[in-house]
Amino acid sequence: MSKSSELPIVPADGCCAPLSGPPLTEDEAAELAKVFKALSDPVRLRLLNMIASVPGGEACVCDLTGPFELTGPTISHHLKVLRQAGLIEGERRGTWVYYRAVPGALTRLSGLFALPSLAPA
Amino acid sequence: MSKSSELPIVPADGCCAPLSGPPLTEDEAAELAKVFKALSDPVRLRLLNMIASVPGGEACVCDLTGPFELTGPTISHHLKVLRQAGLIEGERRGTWVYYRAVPGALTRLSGLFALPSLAPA
DNA sequence: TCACTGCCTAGACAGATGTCAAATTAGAAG
DNA sequence: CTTCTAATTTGACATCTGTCTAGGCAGTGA
Repeated sequence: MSKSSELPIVPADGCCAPLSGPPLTEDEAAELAKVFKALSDPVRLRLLNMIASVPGGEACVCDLTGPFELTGPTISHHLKVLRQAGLIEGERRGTWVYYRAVPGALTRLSGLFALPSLAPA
Repeated sequence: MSKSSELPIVPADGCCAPLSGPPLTEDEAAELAKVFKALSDPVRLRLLNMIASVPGGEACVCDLTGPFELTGPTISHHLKVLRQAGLIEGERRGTWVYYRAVPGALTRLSGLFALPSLAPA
């Protein structure tokens, strides 16, 4: 779980070049697109929402499968996509696997939609 | 252009149920997913970025085709997707068609990524 | 009217994506 | 060791998506 090959993604450190701001390079656009692609499925959005809104900050996979009329493998697939996008991370404890949101990932995305007129050049 | 059938999308007025906040309904998730799907392509991200960052706020399609190694119809297709997602709107003036970003759409998305700990309940 | 240009639509096609059933791995408990 | 449960991986399948070529519509200007 959480192999080192799953991290790239979210604009990275510097981040915060808003969409309305300076021109996006081809590479930046490609990387950003991966994150939005991960968010472009209703099931994944609800999964992320469930994980991010759980009181303790952690959700067990066993609790994430029930609310959907989908098989286990399908949920597992969606969780993997979110994980590979750097939006969530998972940890196995005993029999169960728990996921939590990567806080930096969400806040970084927030900056993308700022308007140039509201942000000091 | 800009037929009335192209608007739905972005969470709408109330908006601002952050991803980390209250549970997303199935319908909300589906509608949000459409917007993210529109943003999930590198070409569309760069198109939106180009349109949103142009000084006058408007970009001519004729200026959007050059930077890509893609045919006109393909650019046209991507612009249509962005338009149907409510992110941009287009207007024909004489020979040329101009697109501009829908400002409310971008700012609305910004609120989705707020963290619960940072937002007053 | 005719020709030319800018943009869009229609149709086709390869490749990506969401889903499931079956098989596999990891840990818990007899 | 064996068995049971939780979660993932694999492989297959139908559908969706990005791209192109060909063709159509709108506006300009001779």
